Amino acid sequence: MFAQDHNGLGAGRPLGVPRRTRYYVPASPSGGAMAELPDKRTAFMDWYLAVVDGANLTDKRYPVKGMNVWTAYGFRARRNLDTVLIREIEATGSEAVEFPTLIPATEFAKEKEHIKGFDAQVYWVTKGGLSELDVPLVLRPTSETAMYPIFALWVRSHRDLPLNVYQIVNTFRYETKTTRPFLRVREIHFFEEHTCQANEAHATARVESNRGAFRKMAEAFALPYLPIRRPEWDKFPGAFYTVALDIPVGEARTLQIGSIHHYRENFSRPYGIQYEAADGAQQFVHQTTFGLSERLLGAILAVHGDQKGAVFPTAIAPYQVVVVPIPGTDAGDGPLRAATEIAERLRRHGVRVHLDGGDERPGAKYYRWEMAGAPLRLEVGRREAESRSATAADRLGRKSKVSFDHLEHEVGERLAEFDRALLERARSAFASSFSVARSVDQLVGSTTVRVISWCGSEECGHRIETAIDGALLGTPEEPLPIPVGEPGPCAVCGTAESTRWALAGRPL
RNA sequence: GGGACUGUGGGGUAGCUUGGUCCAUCCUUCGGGGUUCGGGACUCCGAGACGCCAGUUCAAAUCUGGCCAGUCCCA
Repeated sequence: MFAQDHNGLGAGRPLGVPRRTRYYVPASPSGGAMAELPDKRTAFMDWYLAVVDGANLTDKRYPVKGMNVWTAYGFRARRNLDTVLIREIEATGSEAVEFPTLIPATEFAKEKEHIKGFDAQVYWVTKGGLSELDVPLVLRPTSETAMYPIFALWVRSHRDLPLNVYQIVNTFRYETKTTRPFLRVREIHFFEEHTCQANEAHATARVESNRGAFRKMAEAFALPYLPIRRPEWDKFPGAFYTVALDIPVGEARTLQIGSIHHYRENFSRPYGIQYEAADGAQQFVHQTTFGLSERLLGAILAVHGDQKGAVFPTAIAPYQVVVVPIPGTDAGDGPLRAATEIAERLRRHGVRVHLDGGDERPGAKYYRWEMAGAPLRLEVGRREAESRSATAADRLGRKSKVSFDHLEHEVGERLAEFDRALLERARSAFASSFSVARSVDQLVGSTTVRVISWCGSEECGHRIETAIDGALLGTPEEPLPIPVGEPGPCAVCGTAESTRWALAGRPL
């Protein structure tokens, strides 16, 4: 499994990497990397699927709809994503826990709204071996109903509060619509924080804290987004209110990449989660949740990718730096030696680096790693080996030299600069993804997410949804990326009272 | 839930209308050899498929029925 070396030079296992390149670098199972990508703008979904395939992030051939295999390369990306989530949520005082996958039907049924929202899409376990189960079990679609009976035991006194815990587990939803890798799957790699707070104000504060944590996560992903308060009819089943984290993708399409919910006492009452307050009174806790998934990975691909393939921010990139030696007949073993040296030094420095010593031609490797989204490529040929400086090419196409003498420092700078430029590019695309609609007519055929003045009534909301053939996403919780001024009268009914800006788009 | 369409090597396809010329075409992929290596190399050898079951027929990738899987549209 492990290489002595790639080319009969050197000794040992320079990077501890498998010898057979294709097991872990993005050689698409379908050979998709060779094909021209569909146009991202006009054929977004075709493009997206081709990129996922070309970068070899999952293997879609698993014989269950909506359940894909994480490849070694894709798993690295996922793990890096999780690392960011864990770092930021734990910074806000949350502890990792893990609850079981199966939930008794009796517990699942306790909160009416919640059930109604989920029972059409749960998987049931009805048999144990050969016998029918007395109480059927639900494969968790989310974990409220698994956790809350236990929270009721954990929370006794105000001294037990707040209870802030999260878990990263797989959840299951029987999707009937077309499934798509990362964006809509039936086995979801799910991050969920659940908290219990002493009162509504503390729960509201926890929602704010989650928003702060997500701001930092999104920074690591170089993802501009907008927190949006969902309308009543579109909030999470059982929630008091829902703040969704949305991004625009493609033309007028939107993607919910996360959500934060305030439950008030909606779950603590049916599940009996109460505590004795300092004054001796029994109180129900106020709860919050914060959910994210591998959709984030899909969002990163959707937002940053281009006509050459995936583009990963350095925090997520399976390999931040790829070193490509350029052999050549007259070059001897100099290039490979030099490439090995710098790869090893970067690895020791904590950089995720891959030495691509395969016997493809250098050009083929460039295309492959561009498709795979590696932020920085270091080329080492005879010239570089002799001058002890590598040619650096970042995934945005910028080339420079890095000297071996200051390798770690200069590579660090290039990576940081890459993230900055990536964020800037994403921000400018983000800003141009919104525009104001002055009337319902202006929603039709929109190529951007629409900002529209709304009175807040459900009736007007549905009129807006019909016009855009999509959803009223809700009201933004942060300033919009475009200047909009004050909202005018409701674009539907014309009332001037208590109007606010709302966003309308077509969820992917 | 209703309707339409589609299933051919690991991936993408040709062949299907009009059954035989198909032990199935081409590209890619995969294994091996040689020459190569500064932006997708070339060459030689080799491997790999008709979704499943039944039927019609001298003969089925091709026609019929059922099943399974998938895609799209409507509710």
